[in-house]
Amino acid sequence: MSLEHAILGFLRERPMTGYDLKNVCFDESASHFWTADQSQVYRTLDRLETRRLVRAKRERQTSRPDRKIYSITDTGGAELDAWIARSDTPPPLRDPFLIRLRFAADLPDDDLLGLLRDRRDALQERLESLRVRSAEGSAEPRDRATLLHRLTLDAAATDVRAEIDWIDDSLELLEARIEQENPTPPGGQSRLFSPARGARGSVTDEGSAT
Amino acid sequence: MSLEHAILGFLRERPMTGYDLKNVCFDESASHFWTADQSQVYRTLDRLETRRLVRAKRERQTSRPDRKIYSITDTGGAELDAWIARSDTPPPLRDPFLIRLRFAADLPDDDLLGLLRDRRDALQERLESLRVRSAEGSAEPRDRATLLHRLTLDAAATDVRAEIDWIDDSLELLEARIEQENPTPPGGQSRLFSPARGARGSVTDEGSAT
DNA sequence: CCAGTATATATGTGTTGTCCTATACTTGTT
DNA sequence: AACAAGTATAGGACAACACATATATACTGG
Repeated sequence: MSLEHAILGFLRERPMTGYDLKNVCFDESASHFWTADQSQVYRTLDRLETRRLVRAKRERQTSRPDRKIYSITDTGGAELDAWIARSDTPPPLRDPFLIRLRFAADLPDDDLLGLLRDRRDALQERLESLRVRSAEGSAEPRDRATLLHRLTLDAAATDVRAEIDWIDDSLELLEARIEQENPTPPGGQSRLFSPARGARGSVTDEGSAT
Repeated sequence: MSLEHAILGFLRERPMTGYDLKNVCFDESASHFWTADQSQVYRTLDRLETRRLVRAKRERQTSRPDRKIYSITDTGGAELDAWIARSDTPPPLRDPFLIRLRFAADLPDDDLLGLLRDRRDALQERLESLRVRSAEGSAEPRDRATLLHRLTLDAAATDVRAEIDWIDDSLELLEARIEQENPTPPGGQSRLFSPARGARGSVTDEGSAT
């Protein structure tokens, strides 16, 4: 299981509580390549502990609930190393958006274009936040760990950028086709498709993950 | 749920059995953006039927088990249309490979490079099969459904290509850094890292798919 | 003063997805 | 004749993930 190994990885960098794993590691540092629910983190830690891959030191606290500081064991480290060295097949692309698109033939033109533009906007935002986080790191990472961390950020950014480019191409294709299907009246009312940008607010959803 | 709507989408194109949904639709046509297990397909069909979104016509067969030919209902169609028009946030990137990479600092150089090259090879293969499927379609799709289908293929291909490019960049960075960490002995054994590169590197893009 | 946020862990429950097995007959292969 | 593969559906078991709630306290802002 991937989450197990991600946790082992973080714990090898430094011992930590489940709380920190969730709020610091997964929410801030790893969110661009793996996300995890709080309950899932704690349950996974339990499982790792019974399997002796991690060890917990209970720390008494008067004012707050006791903290359990987890650290990785030798067995855990060995398991992690073995897992890391393993090649596996890349996960298949799995995106509800593509299902929508695949079956959107009967959707009104504006809705279809809106769908694509909404997605592009969302991706643009995501790219921006990746850029910010990427800029936070040093320009020239000195240790290998930092470089690898940077590379995962690059992977995410590359991915998002590619999707944006694909959407732009798709929009062009669709706009051209729509125009040719119902040709523009001579008057110049051609703006049916291109201009609506700012006006449309069909952002059905807009939950910020986590 | 996405699978439900993918099934509704396929059933709207034509009534079908669960068997065909799995073996024709998901395995052959939709595998590049959504995959589904056989048991999952049948169970989902059951659920859709009890919710009256699809309807089954049982067809007696003497020699084989009865077929159940599912078709979409009006309610199902309405539900599908509503779902398609809904914008949602793009799914977060979720890739075990990036976990590996993130924590691979202590991996021996060769293993690390091997990991990246294995992944690139796997992606290359995937890209090839996408190209083949893309070439099967007509060059100039006439109806919108075909165009949209094509676009989903493009999305998958774009995605894979972007990942390959990212890996190539990463390999270059890592190779340079490794070289500088343990400088090449004067004898000229420097080919440890460079050689595989030129052999295949440029097959990566070359977009003459259609 | 009350609400909200942060610290910290835990559990219940439901959904989605994977793997495996069972059934049953036909056709093609070695 | 034996065995695999194709047609066709079904269900058990389980892993992974998501959503919600519970507990307990301290601090901060309106």
